[in-house]
Amino acid sequence: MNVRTLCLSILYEGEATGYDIRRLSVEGECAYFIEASFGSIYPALAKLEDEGLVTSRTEQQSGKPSKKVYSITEAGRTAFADELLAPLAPDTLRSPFLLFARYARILPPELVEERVNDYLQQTVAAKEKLDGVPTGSGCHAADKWVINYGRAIMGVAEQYLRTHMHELITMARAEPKKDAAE
Amino acid sequence: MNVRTLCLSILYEGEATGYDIRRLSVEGECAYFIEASFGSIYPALAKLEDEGLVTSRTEQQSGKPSKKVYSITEAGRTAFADELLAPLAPDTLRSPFLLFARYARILPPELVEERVNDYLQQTVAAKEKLDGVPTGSGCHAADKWVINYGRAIMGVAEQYLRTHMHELITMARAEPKKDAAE
DNA sequence: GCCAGCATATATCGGCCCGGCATATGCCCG
DNA sequence: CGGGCATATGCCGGGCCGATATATGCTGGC
Repeated sequence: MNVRTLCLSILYEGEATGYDIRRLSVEGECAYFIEASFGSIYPALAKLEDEGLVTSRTEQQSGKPSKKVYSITEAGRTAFADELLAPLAPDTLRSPFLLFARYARILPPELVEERVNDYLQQTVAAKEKLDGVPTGSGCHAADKWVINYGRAIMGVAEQYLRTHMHELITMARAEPKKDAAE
Repeated sequence: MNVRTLCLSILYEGEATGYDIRRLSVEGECAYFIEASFGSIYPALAKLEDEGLVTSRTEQQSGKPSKKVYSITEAGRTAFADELLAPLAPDTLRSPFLLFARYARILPPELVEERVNDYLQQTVAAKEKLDGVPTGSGCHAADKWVINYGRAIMGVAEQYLRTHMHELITMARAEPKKDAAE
């Protein structure tokens, strides 16, 4: 599930520029399970155009720099559908916070408290972003299904953090510094 | 939270070879939130040794190839503790399955059913692996906290999939092929 | 009994991807 | 009027993954 496929999936729903694709991948309704950066989106789009899976037209804009609007071709739709038929790669989660949490015993309680609070805030913010997605118009039924899955996950994450964060804070070392050398 | 830090975190708990680190990262108690491959572990260890954060000794073995056992140094412990003090990068989730799910409408129901069943199996297996972790001896209190967080998440994921998987299957197209061209 | 496959163990390489930077420009706010 | 921000494209260094190479003994199926 590479950036190439992500671009095709977004263009499958309609025209977009590279910038749009980045924005949708970071702020859009699938932002919580897949992301991509400019450094991979632009080369991916160029390659897709070479292969004839997308086409582009340059649109002049007053003031703003002119933009390159990409559209998916018939071949692109077929290629995307074919990629969905291929076996799925397993999900991957990367959580710097959970690595941090495992070492609470060698960290000052104030820091653990700050980090776990930040993490709770992020979780709540992510959940609220999903709650705020309009479930009408350009949103397919499966999109709602995926969003509700995310809501369910964020919900328990929030609940677990609220009820158990104090346990983690009490695991932090009260002594300054020394334990790290044990 | 790079491979370098992952290596330090594992060596913080005791000696290990590059192979051990790989195994612990894939099968160990933190496998569900961070992983690394040989291609990044071995270069990372070599660099850490250059910098004096770890040391190694070569251990001859009858039959098996001789192994290089790494140990963390005092400087390594300090460097690891310092890295934990730095601001945390946000969690990232990458889910090919959820991208697949969004396009149920252009996929055959049998395929959607198969994929969602596989995904449920994987979720259940991941949860059972966490349930099977021995919560005694070499396992710190914070490790249990992290594992219970994972259990809570996997639990709702399983529940959501069981109660809502049929909705997703009914969203799949009954017609063979054509909708992809719409 | 023999061979395939697997587990152990280290290491490299191509290629994907991210984050930061450069470039360009007009708008808004202080 | 100047700094920062939003729009927009694109490159580059470096990090990381997956595949592959190399070596070897054990185990299970035929």
